[in-house]
Amino acid sequence: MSNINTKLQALWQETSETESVRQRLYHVLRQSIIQMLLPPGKALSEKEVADAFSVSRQPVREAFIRLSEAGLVEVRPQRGTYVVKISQAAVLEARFVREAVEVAVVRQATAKGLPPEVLTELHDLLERQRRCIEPHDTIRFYQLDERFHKTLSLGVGQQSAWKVIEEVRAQLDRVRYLSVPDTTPIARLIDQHVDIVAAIEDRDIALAEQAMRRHLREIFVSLPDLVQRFPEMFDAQETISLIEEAIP
Amino acid sequence: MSNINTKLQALWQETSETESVRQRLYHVLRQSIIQMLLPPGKALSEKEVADAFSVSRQPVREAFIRLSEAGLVEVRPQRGTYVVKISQAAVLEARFVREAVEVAVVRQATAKGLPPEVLTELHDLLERQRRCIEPHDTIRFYQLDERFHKTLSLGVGQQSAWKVIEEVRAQLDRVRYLSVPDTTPIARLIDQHVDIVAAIEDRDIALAEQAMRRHLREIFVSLPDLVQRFPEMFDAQETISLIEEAIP
DNA sequence: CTCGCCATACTACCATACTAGTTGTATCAG
DNA sequence: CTGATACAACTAGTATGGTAGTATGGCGAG
Repeated sequence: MSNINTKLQALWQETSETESVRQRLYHVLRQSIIQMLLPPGKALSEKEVADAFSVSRQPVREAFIRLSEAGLVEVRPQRGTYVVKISQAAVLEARFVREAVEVAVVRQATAKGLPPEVLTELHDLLERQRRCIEPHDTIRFYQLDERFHKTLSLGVGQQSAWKVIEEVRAQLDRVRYLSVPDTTPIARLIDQHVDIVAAIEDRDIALAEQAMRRHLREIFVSLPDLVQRFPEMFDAQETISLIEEAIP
Repeated sequence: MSNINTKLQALWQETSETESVRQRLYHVLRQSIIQMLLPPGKALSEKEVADAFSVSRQPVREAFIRLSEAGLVEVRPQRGTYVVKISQAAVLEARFVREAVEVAVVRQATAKGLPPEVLTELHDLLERQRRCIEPHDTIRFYQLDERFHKTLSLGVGQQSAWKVIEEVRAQLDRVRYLSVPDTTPIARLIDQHVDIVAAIEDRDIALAEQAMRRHLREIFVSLPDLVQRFPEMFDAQETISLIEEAIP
């Protein structure tokens, strides 16, 4: 049996010892929640986590606070801390913010142009993403996808924008990891990446914006299906009609 | 002499006792930094603040961590915690994110329409803002301005968007409070608010978007002037040319 | 058998204690 | 007088203790 704690321990070992215990815990727990190692609804506890990693409760507590600000756990005073269920509303709101910011980024990239080394890196990332198609390595693709979008944002010098995107991505990625190792349409997503880069290089703002919007609306397709298949992962008492409301 | 600590104490008393000590401290310190009661560069210290409010170091520490995530202080381990100087780059990046999100909000508001009670509240806020012109009550206007934008975001059901806006606003508001009680063009800003609401009611997406963008680019006008007048408030070694770079 | 109460065992929050690292200063050697 | 060095006085980071509130299970009364 593959114990959950074992996997968490592995992630813990991967973190850098130069970071503070608080930051290391935050990263480990964040990753674990996003990748569904810690399923929605699971109760955590300062003491329990502290014991598991042989640290004191205080840095654990601080990591919990940070996670609650990211909307990944809910701290109920004197009751406990729980991994929040996936909320369709939260997912759609996160998607909304992400589209807003990433469209602005790609508009700026197209209007002002990107430095050649950034374009080179984007093309490099596209090539490496293509190599994920055949073995259907979804996890690896997700990592490269994140780097693709990060490169774009930092390429136009918008670090705060990337921070925001990274923050809201947590909500969205949790949904993506639900569908692993299913038939994520890697090839289609790469095509969309290619379209974005091509539009930037062609200096076609409207096209670049359109390509980015289309790319970021893929989740509208998969979300209803996932709600059906994994109802226990989602916040109950939410109606499905939210999605139609959200599509512009 | 009006002691700084006295003002902080007053803010402290205003906070609700139902909140946790950590949250109360966070709000007080955040407000104090934004309103320049705690000037850029000032050294804070967990112990010092803890003693001032008669609480222990722990919640102070947690408030500091939160402030550092908001980009308002810098925690240097084993050295100290400092109110960060205003960075032109950070201001421009915050403005970029804000424009991206608020434009998306106003587009959605125009496309989907706003509930009548929201429109009513917007008009009410406009009226109350007008009453700030004659006494030139800039502080009061800023509060109503914040409520105006908050009402818009929540009016289209985008709470996450508002959270992001609120977060980046901290950087921008600190600049605004530099110019208080100067000749902030309250009347012009209200006119821009009126334009936004009018465009939403006319269901003119392009116009609404344009009005919002113009509104949020006002800071381009005031920033260079403030850098000149208050150089000690700003991060040194930053060139002024950043602004031209940022204007689309 | 059912309902209400109470003891118990949790929880997170805050306070306090201790550790480890940085900085400025005073002292002493050259 | 100048330089290096040791020490004192800070800092934040982590660990541990105490408190108040909440959930729960069992027991007794009806």
